[in-house]
Amino acid sequence: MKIQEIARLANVSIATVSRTVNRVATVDPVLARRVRRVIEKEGYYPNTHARALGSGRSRVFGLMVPEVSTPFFPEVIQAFTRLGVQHNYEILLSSVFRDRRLLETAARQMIERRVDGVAILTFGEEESLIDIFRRRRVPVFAIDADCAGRLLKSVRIDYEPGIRQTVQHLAALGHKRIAYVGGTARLKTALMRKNAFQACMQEIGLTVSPEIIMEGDHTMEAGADAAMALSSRRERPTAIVCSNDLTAIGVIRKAFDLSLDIPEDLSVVGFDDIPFAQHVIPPLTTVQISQKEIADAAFAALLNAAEPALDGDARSLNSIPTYLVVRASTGMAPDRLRDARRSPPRGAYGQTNRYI
Amino acid sequence: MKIQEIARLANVSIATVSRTVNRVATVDPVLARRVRRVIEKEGYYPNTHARALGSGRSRVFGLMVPEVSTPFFPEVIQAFTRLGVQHNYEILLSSVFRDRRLLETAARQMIERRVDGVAILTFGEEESLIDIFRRRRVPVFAIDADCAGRLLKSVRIDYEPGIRQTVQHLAALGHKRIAYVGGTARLKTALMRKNAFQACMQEIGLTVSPEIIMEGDHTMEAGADAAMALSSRRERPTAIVCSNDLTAIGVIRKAFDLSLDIPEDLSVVGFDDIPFAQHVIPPLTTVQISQKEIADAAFAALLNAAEPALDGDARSLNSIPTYLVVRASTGMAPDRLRDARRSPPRGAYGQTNRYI
DNA sequence: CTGTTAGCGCGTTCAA
DNA sequence: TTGAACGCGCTAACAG
Repeated sequence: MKIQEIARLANVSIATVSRTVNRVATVDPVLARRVRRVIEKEGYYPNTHARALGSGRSRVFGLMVPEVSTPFFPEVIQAFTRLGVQHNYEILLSSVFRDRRLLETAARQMIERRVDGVAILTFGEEESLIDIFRRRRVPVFAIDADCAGRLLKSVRIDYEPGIRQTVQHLAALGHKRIAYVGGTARLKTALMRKNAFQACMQEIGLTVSPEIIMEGDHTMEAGADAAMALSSRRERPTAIVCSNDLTAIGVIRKAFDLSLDIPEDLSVVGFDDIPFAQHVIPPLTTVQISQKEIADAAFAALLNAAEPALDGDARSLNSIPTYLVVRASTGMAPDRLRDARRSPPRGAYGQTNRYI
Repeated sequence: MKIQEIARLANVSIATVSRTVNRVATVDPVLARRVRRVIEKEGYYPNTHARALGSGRSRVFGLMVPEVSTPFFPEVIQAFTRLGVQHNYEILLSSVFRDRRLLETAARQMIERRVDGVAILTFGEEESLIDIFRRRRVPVFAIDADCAGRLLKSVRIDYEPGIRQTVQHLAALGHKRIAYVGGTARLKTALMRKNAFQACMQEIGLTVSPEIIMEGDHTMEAGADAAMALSSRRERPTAIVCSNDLTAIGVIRKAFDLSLDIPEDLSVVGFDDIPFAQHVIPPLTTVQISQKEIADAAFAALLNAAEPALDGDARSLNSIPTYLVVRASTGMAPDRLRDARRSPPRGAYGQTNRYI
């Protein structure tokens, strides 16, 4: 079933059918209705490839993530895809990670598909990709990209608010020795989180001894290892801030093995707020980055690039904030707790999240 | 940069360029090398849409899942996509769930893109979708589909082995009162799991009182609710088998709140083996369905339909088995435990999984 | 083995 | 407002 048949059956030209399908306003309503009738009746599905070829626009956006199965990314994909449906764009998904060859294959795929834009959310290795696309004049969206031009849109993620809230939340609970378990220093975002942590500690006059700043790799194993190491420090920290949730969960698990009670003996804070964070025992206090806001920003940027007519580059925010979500893995520092009348009943975790 | 330019620069016809790109064997190696040189130098990326239009094949497979952010599906997507890369297919992803309109939009998108096949992994609402695609002669893969024809490939998931292992594992540990928390009866797969459970219990002469067969909805909340309800039964069950992992995790959490020790007071078994299952405290004993095997089966079926030449429909298995993975959420029944010399040390969970 | 040519199905001029 | 005709970039016959 092609456009020709519809035209013949509706007694109009293919141009009219095309206009009807594309909702061009200047089509005679009577003809339009007749055409739509036939389309409905015959079950006509316009061929996307022919459309793309004729119009020069594919109505496909690329989305590159490091791994679809790492928590956090599925949410982004979901939100991004949903926006795609709303605006009639398809999403070409690629998961690229570390492997330079796969990475280029993915980029090639996007370009051969003539995507109208690409969102690169790989958090760390986008540099070389951006170049490839720039050469082909494909609009790109990337997190925390250094420069921005007509073809490269970006937003900063503002780690400080969430981390400041974290540090001050812990300080208010009486914690002084606060450890930090970061990600690998190769990752720009991991570095930014760590710097923000150190800055926020200094702001309120807390010192951060280097011996309780650990470098992990954002896995649960790394969290467990770090917890083990930290537990044998002369002056054991009373709180551990982690640069992602998996690390924090690893810390919690190891603490359990070491018979440390959380939060009575040790407070733990994560980062990302993956869906599982609220179901860990105890529910994890963590810094939230809205996956939805990231997806929104990315999609809006690409849409703007693809259809500049719409609203002339307006309403593009340029930084995404972070927030602390207080759950049950943080509590008063042990010494302060001893002074308190009695400890809160175990297992009485509230269902709702508190934001400060 | 189009094929014409490459042809001109390499001093050959566009047909030769096309053949070179498509690795047709009969091209003079000298010419081929010359062409490849130019392609490389000019950075030529063949236009996928034009290719699809000319050849009548899109090299795109559709993949429909209920929700990308539910654990289990990301793994399937990952595996499926990886196979796509290997065989030079792109994946058009759609998450469809409950909403009839979105569902049809998704199907329309697939058809308009002229996908060479669709894998429908929605576990429950594929019926109407299958029809739409059959009409358009699009090959479809679906789990547990009733009939199969040339256009509809399918595999059964064999729930019984895993559930039989579960039941016998628990029986061997001395459990007699074994409860079951299933999913909604609307879901065919949930029903199949429940039936398998009841059959396997009867096999070994254990009775299943209806009052400890609960119906949930595959969420953590449902698990918690069921655990609460079961804990107040006159004769409390000593083990709970759940029809998915989230439910099991909900049970565990509620048990924690109720100060029930797992596995000393209560054994819990899940289903699916989502990645998080091994990181729950205690690590969850669960029935595993290999996400990879599902993805493999789906992809192989679609590939066979799209390129029948390859190996003539061979090596297509028609059932995917399930296995019990024993971790730390199951243990001896309480009465038997009392007889034992001493309980195993808390927190000494092994890192490796045991399969029976 | 190579080149010529006719579509693939639709968007988009340009006249009418 | 409508229609005829051309072109998008490539594949696939077929002829050489």
